[in-house]
Amino acid sequence: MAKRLLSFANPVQSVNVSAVTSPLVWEHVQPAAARRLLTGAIDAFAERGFQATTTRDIASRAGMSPAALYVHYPSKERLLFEISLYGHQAALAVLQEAGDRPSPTERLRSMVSSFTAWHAEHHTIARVVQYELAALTPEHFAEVATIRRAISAQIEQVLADGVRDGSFTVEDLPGTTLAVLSLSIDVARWYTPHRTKPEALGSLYGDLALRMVQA
Amino acid sequence: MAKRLLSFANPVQSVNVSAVTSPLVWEHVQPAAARRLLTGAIDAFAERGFQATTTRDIASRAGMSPAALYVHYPSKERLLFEISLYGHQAALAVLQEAGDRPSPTERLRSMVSSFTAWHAEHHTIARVVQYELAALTPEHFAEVATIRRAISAQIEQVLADGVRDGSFTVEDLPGTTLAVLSLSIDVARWYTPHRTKPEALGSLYGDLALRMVQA
DNA sequence: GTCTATAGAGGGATAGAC
DNA sequence: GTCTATCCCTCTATAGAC
Repeated sequence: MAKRLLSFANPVQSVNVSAVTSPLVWEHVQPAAARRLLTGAIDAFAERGFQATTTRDIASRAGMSPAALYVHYPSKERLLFEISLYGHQAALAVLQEAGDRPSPTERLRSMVSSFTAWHAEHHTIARVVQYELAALTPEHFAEVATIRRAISAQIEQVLADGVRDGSFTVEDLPGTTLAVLSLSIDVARWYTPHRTKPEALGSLYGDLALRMVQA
Repeated sequence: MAKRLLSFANPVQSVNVSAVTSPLVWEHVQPAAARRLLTGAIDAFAERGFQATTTRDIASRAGMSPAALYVHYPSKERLLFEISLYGHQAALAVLQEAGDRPSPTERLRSMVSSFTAWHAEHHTIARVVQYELAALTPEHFAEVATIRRAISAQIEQVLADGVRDGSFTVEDLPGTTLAVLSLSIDVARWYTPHRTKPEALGSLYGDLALRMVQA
């Protein structure tokens, strides 16, 4: 019997972060010790959630004592905020780059495809971005909420453009915007690297989004 | 300026459980004190997550001292398990009842519509069901995972039936199954009662699912 | 900038009275 | 079956040496 794929049907209880967050993407975080703490925190938060993660766990993933953490970050919450802020910014940037197409049809396909692939490729960061908002301070939350509004506006705009030029048939614009976003966002909940390649998933979801607007 | 609706764009940091979980649905939980603890725990877990919820919080929502909790439940995790198990059973039952239609097209519409409306109507329980799996013991997790496989199988089956009789055009059956499930499940993440009625949301999502399979 | 040691607070669960 | 009191543990964060 073939090994069953992980999915909604066969969920993992704690996310398998066998592919530990690559430090290469985070070269702008200096010094290296701060970067090791950050990537360790991403993996830990994605695996267990913010509340269940201890500073000891983060520090030990970075090969340090718990106290060393506080040289680089003033609190556990601050570590979460820096991950969440950077993650939100990266997700918005992906959407904006993909939105550089003339026709609404190709623009929507490209945006959903890239946004979905990003959630799969960076599923650890994406989990923190999408599911750990409640652990942020009100001030930090307000800051990422601004970026979330910009992300939502990107999708709503391309749908509105498509409706206006007759490419799309959409009866409920805000509702359909949320549904399209849900498709990509929920990937962060269930995705594991062993299932599908991010690009293939993005391609499928791009097609599905076009069907949803009857392109 | 109109009050902005809550959504992905305007997320709430902690879920507004202004409509506290109705005790009416839980009459089978006896005695009443056990039921008050259970509904209090649902609200607390949905609002803050399992890890951030204290037994003192649950007990005080039920109007009791922390110690009284242990007369009715042996641990905080056991409370989570009973909520999660009942919630999974209820979600599966909704799907099965809605699947009582001859044609794949009407069956898929009905299933997605009901499953979505359930996630909206019971968004507090649904949040616990969908987002607190990691806090279950391995044994308890295995038990709810069985139900999750049955839920997934229900959707996959109706899609397969529609493909076979020519009603649907689906290129990637497991991928599309996951996408359809994602649509409904993600509702538990963002839904608040002030936005849309569960039935209206279900109706929209039923239509969107049919478009996704090109019915 | 990293360590060991620990302060200070809070949480899960239990003891024992009523 | 509920209470008050509390044990015992773990956690975040700090102190101070090197």
